[in-house]
Amino acid sequence: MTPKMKMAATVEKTLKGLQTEVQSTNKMAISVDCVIFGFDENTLKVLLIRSDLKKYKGKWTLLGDLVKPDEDLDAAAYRVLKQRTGMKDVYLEQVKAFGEVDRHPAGRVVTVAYCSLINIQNHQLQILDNEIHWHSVDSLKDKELGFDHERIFDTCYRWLQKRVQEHPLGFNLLPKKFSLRELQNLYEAILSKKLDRRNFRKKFFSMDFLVDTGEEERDVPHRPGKLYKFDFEKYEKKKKVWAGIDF
Amino acid sequence: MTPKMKMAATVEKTLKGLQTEVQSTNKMAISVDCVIFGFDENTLKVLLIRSDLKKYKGKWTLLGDLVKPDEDLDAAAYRVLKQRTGMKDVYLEQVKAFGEVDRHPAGRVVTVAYCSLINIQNHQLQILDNEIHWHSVDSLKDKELGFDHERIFDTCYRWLQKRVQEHPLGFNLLPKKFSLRELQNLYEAILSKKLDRRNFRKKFFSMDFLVDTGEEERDVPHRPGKLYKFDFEKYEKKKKVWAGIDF
DNA sequence: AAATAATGTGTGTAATTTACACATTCTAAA
DNA sequence: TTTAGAATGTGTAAATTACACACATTATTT
Repeated sequence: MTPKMKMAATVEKTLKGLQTEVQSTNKMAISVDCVIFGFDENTLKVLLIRSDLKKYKGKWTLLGDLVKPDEDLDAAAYRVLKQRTGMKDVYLEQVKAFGEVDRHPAGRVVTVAYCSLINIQNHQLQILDNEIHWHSVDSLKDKELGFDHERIFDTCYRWLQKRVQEHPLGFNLLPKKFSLRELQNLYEAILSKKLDRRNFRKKFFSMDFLVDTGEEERDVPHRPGKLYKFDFEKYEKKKKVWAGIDF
Repeated sequence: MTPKMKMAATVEKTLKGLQTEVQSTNKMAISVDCVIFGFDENTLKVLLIRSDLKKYKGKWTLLGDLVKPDEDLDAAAYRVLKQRTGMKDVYLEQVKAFGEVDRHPAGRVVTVAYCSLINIQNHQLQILDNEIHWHSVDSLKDKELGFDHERIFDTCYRWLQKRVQEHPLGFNLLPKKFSLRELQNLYEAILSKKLDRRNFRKKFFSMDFLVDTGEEERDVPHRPGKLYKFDFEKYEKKKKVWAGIDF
């Protein structure tokens, strides 16, 4: 046995020891992973970072981090979001926990997936790390993500598709003022299907939380559409009436 | 530097490396808590155990346990269910993770809540621990649960109310063969509202996964109703057609 | 000035949900 | 044995909601 081999063996044993110790205390690492959606150029996008972990070197992964001992689960997700995008006060909601034993190559890590919707045009948004990039959701079909992030992403995307039909989340992806066409493009991108323009319009107006700003689109090569904004207060009132099943 | 020191340094370095990826200082306990529903005497019930923890001595709490290091999250929930009720092959689904820093008095414990639906009349069911009892869901309004289990229960109950209207889960709470009246009583108990008998019947028949067993109720003090069973195969086929958003 | 392209609006039809009543079958009591 | 009671089993009309669809308007560009 060469010294090198011996050392490797010791290292191996130490790692084993660490695992045993962790076992004895029943403690494990817990992380949050954020599926951060954005909407740009009529395309639904998701923010990914290139993994620096050996096993998944170069593969794209969700933005995540370990949860700190004195940090709420939600707070950890907010922290990741803030650190990575500079944004705060944005839509963020827990989707599901993923806890397979072997989901992480470096050891036992249970992760909690969050879904976030941000407005790409918001001036707050600044992505400092140049390993982080926007990817169109469509293009993910052809990409292999690191860890089990493909499954996590799929779960969150389907969750969003369902959720967006029951609650008005979409607005979080748009600028404060938006045209109905933009809103419809967004919904078509999320649901991945064409919608009837007239029925779409009717539906949203009947929900009665779109407010006409009096302004119109500018610099569009056609008749400009009216700009609306989402009235959160009205919505909150309605929500109570709806007896919303909401967790 | 002696070989031993060198080795130690390498071990140290390896651990550091590992820590950077999975910081051992960031580890914490993870538990599962099961909200186990049953249906008996036309009442929706939930299984609770009297806490033996000092702070919550005597208070009722959900059935839960720490997740073991070599155990999947789902497996841990199944284990709790099996150990406490003797039942296997039952409906169990993750609902949400709860991770407030101070939610557990004994230290940091992140818990993942599961919802389970079991048939109280199943012969498998055996509750050995005499600290475990069924409680009607209605009566929980007047009880103070230990930990944050009130919140967890509320979340799971609302989740169930919503879920049961989108997917046929209810059958898991009933015996294999059941009358439509029993089914309706169940739904009325879960949703906590009266339903129209004719429309209820129409709706379920139109979904086309109720099978007439040819048998009838026995020992009822009135005209006996037909007994039906739920056809899982038919349902599975339908589910695909529905393009079910299901995680 | 005309062509183009998108906005803005309304109506009829189909599908679904809701409300509602009466005859039937069994049990239990007279 | 008869009768009263109570729950099962079934159909239809009204109301609401979802869907399909067409044309006039307003701005831009040629």
